[in-house]
Amino acid sequence: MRIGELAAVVGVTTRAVRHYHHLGLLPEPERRANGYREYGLRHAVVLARIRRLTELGLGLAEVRDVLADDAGKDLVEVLTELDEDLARQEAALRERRARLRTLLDAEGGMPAEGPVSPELAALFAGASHLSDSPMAVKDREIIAFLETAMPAEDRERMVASVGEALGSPGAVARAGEAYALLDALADAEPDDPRVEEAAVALAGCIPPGLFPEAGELDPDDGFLRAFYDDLAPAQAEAVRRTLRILVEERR
Amino acid sequence: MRIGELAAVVGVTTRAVRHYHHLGLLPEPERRANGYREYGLRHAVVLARIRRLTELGLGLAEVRDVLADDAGKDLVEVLTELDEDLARQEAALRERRARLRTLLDAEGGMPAEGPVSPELAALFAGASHLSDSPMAVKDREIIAFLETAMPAEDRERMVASVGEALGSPGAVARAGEAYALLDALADAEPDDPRVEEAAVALAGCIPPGLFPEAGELDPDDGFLRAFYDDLAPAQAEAVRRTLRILVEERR
DNA sequence: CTTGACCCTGCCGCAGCGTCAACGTCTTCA
DNA sequence: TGAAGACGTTGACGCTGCGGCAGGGTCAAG
Repeated sequence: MRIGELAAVVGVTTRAVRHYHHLGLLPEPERRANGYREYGLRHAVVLARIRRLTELGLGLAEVRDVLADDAGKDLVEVLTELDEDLARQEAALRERRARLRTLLDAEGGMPAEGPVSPELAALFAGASHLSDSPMAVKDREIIAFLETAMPAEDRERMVASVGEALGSPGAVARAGEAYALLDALADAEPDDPRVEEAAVALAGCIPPGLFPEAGELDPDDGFLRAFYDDLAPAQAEAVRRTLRILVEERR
Repeated sequence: MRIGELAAVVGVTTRAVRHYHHLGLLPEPERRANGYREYGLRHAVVLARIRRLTELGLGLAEVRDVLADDAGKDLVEVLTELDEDLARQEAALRERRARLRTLLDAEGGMPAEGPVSPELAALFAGASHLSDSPMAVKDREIIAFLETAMPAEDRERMVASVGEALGSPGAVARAGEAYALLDALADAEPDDPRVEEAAVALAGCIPPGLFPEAGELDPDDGFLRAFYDDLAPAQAEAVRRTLRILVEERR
């Protein structure tokens, strides 16, 4: 057989066959006078084995190992490992599909908001009575960001807190007022008297259950500075004071 | 923020961040006088989105598309496609795991035989009374090879036929005799009178149900030549005659 | 002044081939 | 007989999503 026949018979490409030669998986056959490779059944058998193993999901290096020690003992080992690996992959896939479905279900409500975690997306989508002021939008962005940034073990509790707050008409109304006060500071100076007012209002929106780690936070932390940079000076000052209030409260 | 902080906050590596810059996924921020990149919250938000999308399984090119048209419409499309893709992957994974398990269950019996298709492995493993003569081993190799080489739609029927044959003591005995006759030809000349005898015996082992496409086979086909090369001349001649007998019978 | 922890750019490497390129060879048909 | 077209040869680059290294510069603390 020449390489094309061999490849066709086993159902791979000639390129793959040559690749296996290159990696030493498949022994190079004799050449004809013209340089063409001349294959025999032995090669077809080995090639078929390679293909079967790769179809199972083994890497070519593992295939080489298995083919090398013809004591098939290693094979069981490798296959068991592989099965565990596939199990992990399957679980991960299921996870992702679940998240995807949640996201798709909730997607209609907030196309401009971009992809948020499925849980938050559902929450925000369900609460259509939210304010649309600039600060409100930014706050949702920040919440979404915090939720990806924070350690996984705090996430669930945090999402639950947000859900609670959104479920309470009083809390939503208080938040709306705080957003309005902050929006009004867009062009103000940092020493504007309304800064303190806005800070108090904002602090009042954040119940102890939400954001309990505020107590351990340094209001001049590096990451927070990045956050302040994103706001007008007076707004940043208000948020800074809010955090100071929270730190005091929770110490 | 500098790149390390940004990366830590979102939970990626600095290398990944630079990679996203390189691909144009994440806009390059301003530089400080010393050349360091200086990030703001905007970057953290975008980076977090990128991460979320990639965790869902989108490729970086798709992420770029989604981030580009901020009409979130494309997103739903992409995600739906993605879900279908993931579904396919999940099915494929399950397939592979099933094959793997069958293979692992049947593995104890035939370590030296190497990896065969799960079904055949189970069959061969279950029939411990098979001959171990050289020709018998080669025949099992060939059956295994044919099973990978043949089109998928014939495979099931073929495996079933082999199973039937192995289940019939008479058939197994006849095969054992045929193997013995062929083994005896290892050093014979192609015009040895025993060649015809062996060919008849071998043809008798192959019932019409097994290998029905023998009728359409050209005994001097390229692939078969490779098979003959693997046998002693007299053995090859016997197999050739066997095929001729089958072709006659089934025409 | 040194040490250590950052930052910079840029390039190679990974799996498993696909896909040219630039060429030789064999068969076949007019 | 010559040209086309289907094969074969080696070699090298392309793809994904970064990791890791080389070979520097920058900055704060001891």
